[in-house]
Amino acid sequence: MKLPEKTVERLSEYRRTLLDCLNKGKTHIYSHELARLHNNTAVQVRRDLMLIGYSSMKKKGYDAKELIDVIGKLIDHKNGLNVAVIGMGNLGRAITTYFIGKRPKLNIVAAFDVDSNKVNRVISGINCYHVKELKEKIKASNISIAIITSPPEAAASIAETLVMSGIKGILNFTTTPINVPESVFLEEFDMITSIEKVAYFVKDQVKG
Amino acid sequence: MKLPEKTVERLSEYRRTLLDCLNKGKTHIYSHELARLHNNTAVQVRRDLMLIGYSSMKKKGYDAKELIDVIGKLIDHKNGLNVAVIGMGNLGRAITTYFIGKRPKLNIVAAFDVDSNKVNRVISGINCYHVKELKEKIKASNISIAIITSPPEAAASIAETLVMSGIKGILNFTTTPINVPESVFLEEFDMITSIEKVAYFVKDQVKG
DNA sequence: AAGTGTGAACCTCTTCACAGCA
DNA sequence: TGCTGTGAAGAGGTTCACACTT
Repeated sequence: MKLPEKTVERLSEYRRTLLDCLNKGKTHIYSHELARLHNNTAVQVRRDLMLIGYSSMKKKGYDAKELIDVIGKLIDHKNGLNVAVIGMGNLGRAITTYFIGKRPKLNIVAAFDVDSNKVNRVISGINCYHVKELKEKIKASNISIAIITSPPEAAASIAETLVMSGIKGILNFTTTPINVPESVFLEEFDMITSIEKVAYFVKDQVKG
Repeated sequence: MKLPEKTVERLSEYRRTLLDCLNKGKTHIYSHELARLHNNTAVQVRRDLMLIGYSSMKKKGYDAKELIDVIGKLIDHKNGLNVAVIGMGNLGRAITTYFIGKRPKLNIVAAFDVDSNKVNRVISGINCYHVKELKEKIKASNISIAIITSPPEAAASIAETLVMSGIKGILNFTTTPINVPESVFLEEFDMITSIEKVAYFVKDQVKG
């Protein structure tokens, strides 16, 4: 099955909300409740669930436990996937700390940096290696996904190494856009752009 | 003029590339060059520039300096906009550090936290206040945009305070979705979702 | 020949409108 | 009545195809 990007994003978010619900002892949830918690519409929620072929018992809302399982079967990799974080500055540490233990099927198994104060230490709970060991470690530890949180100048060469090492997916938090072959899934997030975007649409409101 | 969201994002990115070009002494750039640097197509670049009504002198490529100005007139606020960062953990510090001095028309003028080791200190170059002073400072310093980098549990109440204080735009980096009235422009970025999205599309490739 | 500008087709995503079910 | 599931319409975004300029 080929799910739309936006639906995959929302499913990931729904799942966390559903886990929260279960923790609070709430076993069923209506589409409009889920919608309200995610700033979207009940129709959107139902459409997403329709796309994954999940169906409720009509009047009672969706069964949280069941739905969590269905989403997991779709978006998790069966035996999990290994992740590396490259660049253990504030951003790399923030992501690592946020992430650890949150998603059982995605394990951050290595960190990389060039700073000798970090290399061969444990940073934010993860073993940190020198960037020159990237290729070797990616192969040895079967790492599929890399998160680039290095200084922007380093991003291009890191990306090149990652591709040569057979990485499958890259999440680039750097302000430098990178180039990868078709076969590598690339997601880029540019903070400066996000802030400028907010500024633009704010300005717009000020005017109108 | 009402530009599409995606175009605004790309313009922000083009502008930084153009500044780089100028620094390297390159005064003109073709649509296909800009496209290659941004992983998109020449048509897309030309379409974006068409939307902002900018036109080259045909055969020579686009004038970097001119284009930077045109983009600036469209996406910058004339007298600049003030920004606050709420939560000075790793993520807040990362964003602040990345950002300082990069965009002359967007100034981070205050940081907020609850940790007494941070409050009333200068963190990453920014004055840090206690979150309980949020409302007061937002009004006093004419802050239009807030970046939430607090722990997820705190996001909802921070958002509420921000709205009450008359904030115009919010960038939420927390994994908790927040709710704001129509009049506030909200942009959310969820790291866990981004990583899960990459994992999903990687998995897809492994299968297919 | 090698670039730009753009109408129209296309694809993706969201919303409307409504039938069906408990 | 109050919810779910879904065809069809609509909005937003990208790409095609081609005329135009130097």
